Amino acid sequence: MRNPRGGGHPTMVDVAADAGVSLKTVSRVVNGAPNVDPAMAERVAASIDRLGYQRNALAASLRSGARDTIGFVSADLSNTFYMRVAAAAAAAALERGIRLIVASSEEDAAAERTLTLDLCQRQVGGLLVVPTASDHRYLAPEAARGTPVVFLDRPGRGIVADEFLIDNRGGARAAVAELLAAGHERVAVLLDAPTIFTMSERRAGALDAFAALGRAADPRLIVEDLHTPAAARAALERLLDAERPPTAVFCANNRSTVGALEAILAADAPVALTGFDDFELSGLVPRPIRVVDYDVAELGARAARTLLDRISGADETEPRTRLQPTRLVDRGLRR
Amino acid sequence: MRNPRGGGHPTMVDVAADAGVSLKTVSRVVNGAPNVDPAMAERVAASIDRLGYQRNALAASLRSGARDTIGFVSADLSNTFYMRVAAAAAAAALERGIRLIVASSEEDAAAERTLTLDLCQRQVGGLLVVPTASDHRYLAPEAARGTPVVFLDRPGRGIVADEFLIDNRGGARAAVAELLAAGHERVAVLLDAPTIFTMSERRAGALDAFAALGRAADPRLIVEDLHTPAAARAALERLLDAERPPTAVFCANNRSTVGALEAILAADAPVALTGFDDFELSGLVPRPIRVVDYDVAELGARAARTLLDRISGADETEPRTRLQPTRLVDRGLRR
DNA sequence: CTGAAAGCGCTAACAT
DNA sequence: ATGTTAGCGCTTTCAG
Repeated sequence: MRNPRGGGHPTMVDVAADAGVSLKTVSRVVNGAPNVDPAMAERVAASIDRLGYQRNALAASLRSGARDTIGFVSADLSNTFYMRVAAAAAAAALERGIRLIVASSEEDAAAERTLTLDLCQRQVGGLLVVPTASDHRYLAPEAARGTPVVFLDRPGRGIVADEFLIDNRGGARAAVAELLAAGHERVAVLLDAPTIFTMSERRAGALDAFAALGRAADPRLIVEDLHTPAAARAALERLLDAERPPTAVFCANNRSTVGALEAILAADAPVALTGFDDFELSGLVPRPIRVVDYDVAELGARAARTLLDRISGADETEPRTRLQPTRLVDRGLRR
Repeated sequence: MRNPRGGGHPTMVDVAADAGVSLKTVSRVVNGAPNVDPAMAERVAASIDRLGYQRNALAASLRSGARDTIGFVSADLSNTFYMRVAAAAAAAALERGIRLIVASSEEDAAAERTLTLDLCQRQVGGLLVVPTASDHRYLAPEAARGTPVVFLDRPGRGIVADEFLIDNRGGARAAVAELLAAGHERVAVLLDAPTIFTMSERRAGALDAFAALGRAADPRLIVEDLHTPAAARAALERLLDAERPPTAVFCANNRSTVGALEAILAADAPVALTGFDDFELSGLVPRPIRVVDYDVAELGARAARTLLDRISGADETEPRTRLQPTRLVDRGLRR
C-alpha cells in the first residue's frame, strides 16, 4: 500500500496528482468545504477511494491549532462509577463534535501527573480529572497556557479550578437523619480512612444529623479506616457482639456496605442498613436496605459541558465547586 | 503565557533563541539524545523551565512517523470486564513505552466504525477492539496500511486478525458436566440470544456436556433470548412452577445469573446454580453458588503484547485465535 | 559535538 | 471556484 510517489501512505499530494487538481481542492473536498464544483468533488472523491487515502488528523491540527479532543484521567478504570461518568462525558462532548480519550492513574499520583502532562503534550483542549495526587500545582502552567482542568469527585489541591463533587455531606446527613427519625437509638457509622476527602465529608454529614437533634453519636459506634468489605464485616460483627449493639448502621461507601451486609446476613441480625453509593446487584440483597444514590451520568455530562465552555471561552466566570445532589432510595429484595 | 515572539505557547525556536543555541540542540536536550555538552544542556534546560516550554508531541510524531499510541475500542465503558481488560492492556503497553487510549462504541456498530477510523486518522499504531459491528471489512485498508487490529472477547467478521476470546464452550461444558456429575437429572440452561457469539458458544458447550454422557437435554429446560435479569427471573420462576422443575440451573451470563438468583431466593428453592462470568459482589450471595471465572487481566495483557509485536514486526506469523482458559470457582456466602 | 536546511501532511492567507 | 505560497513545531539528513 505504498503511495504513487513510492512512500508510505498516500497523502493529499498524491490524491491531487491523481485527480489532476490542486492540493487545496483536495483539502476542500476532504473537509466538506462549500464552493466546490460537484464534478471536481466527484473526481477527487474517486481518487481518494482508489488510492485508499486517509486524512492525517495530527497534521491537520498541527497547522490549524484545532483542539477537538479532551482527556479524561480516571483514578481507576475498573471503577464503574468513574467509567459511567466518562461515558456520559464522552456523549456530552460528542454532541459538540469533541472526542474524549480516557486514561487512568490507577490511584497512583505519579501516574496521574505523567498522564496529564502527556495528554497536554498531545494537545488536548482540556482535562477532566479524578484527582489522585495531593498537589495539583503542576497543572497551573497548563491551565495558564489555555488547557482548562475540571476535577471530578474529589477536589484538586493547590489550584483553582472547577470541581464537580457529590453532595457527600448532605447525603450522609440525610441518611443518618432518617435512621434517627425512625427511632433508632444506637446508629453505627462505618467509614474508611478520614484522610480520604469523601470520608471526612460523609463523617461530618453523619455527625450533623446527630447534632441537629441535639444528640451526640456514641464514639464506640463510629469505626474508621475500614478499607475492605472484610474489615467492615469484622468491625460490625464486633459491635453486634458487644454489650449494647447498634440497631442501625450507616456505611459510608459501598465496600463497607457489602461488609456490613455480610455481617448482618451471617448473624441474621435485625439491623437497619443505609449505605452511601448504590452498587451493582444492590437489588439482590435478600432484605430491604436503603442507599444514598446520585445521578452519575448527569455529573459527567455537566462536567464535560463546563469544560467545553471553558475551552471555547463561553464561560469565563470564576471557577466553582458544584455539588451533585443525592437521594435516598430503596434497594434489596422485598419479601 | 505568550511566547517571546508574541505568539501562543513557546516553541523550540523560542527556547533556542533564549538559550542562544540552535534549534537542533534544544531538540537533542528535549529528547535526551547523547553527545550533548553538559553545560549546554544545562543552559537549555534553564530556558525550558523559564519559558514554560512544553513539547508538542503531535508535531514531533508528524515528522518522525512515530506511533507510540494504541487504541482500545470498548463496546461498553461501564462494563467492568472490558475495563479490566483495558487496564491490563494499558499496563502491558506502558512496559514498552506505549500509551493506550480508550474509546467506546457503547454497542453501536456505526459508532465503532467512526471511532476506529478516527483513531486511525490520529495515527495510532494499532487497535484493540471489542467488536460490535457485524462486518469488519472496513478495517482491511487500515490493516493493509500497517495498523494491525486485535479483536477481544468476540471474533471480528470478514477480516483475518488475531483474536483473544474466552473459552466459552469449554467453560460451559465444564460447568454443566459438573452439575450432571453431581447427580442432577434436570438441569436448566438460561441464555441470551443465540445470535450473540458468546451465547451460541456457551450453549454448544452446555449441550456437549449432556452429549458426553449420552444424554439429551430437555428442550423445555433450555430458555433463550433472556436479555435482562428480570427476564431470566421470570423464566426460571416459570420452570420452577412447572410439573417437573429443574434441580440445577446453568446461567450463560451474569445477567441471567442475577435473575435466576432472584427467583431462587424469592422461592427459597433448593436449586443448585452455576453461572458463566463472575460478578461484583458474587461473594455476597446468601448461598453457595459456582461461577465460571477467567483471568481478565491476562487476556488484556496477552492481547496488548500480541498487538505490539505485530506493530513492531516482531510477530509476522499468521493471525490466530487464542482462547483464555476458564475455571470453576465457589462464590456466595457459606452458612 | 553542533548547526543549517529541508520537509513531515496539512491548513490558512492570499491571490486569481 | 480554484490555485499558490507560507508555515504549524518538530525531526532528520547532511555539513561543519
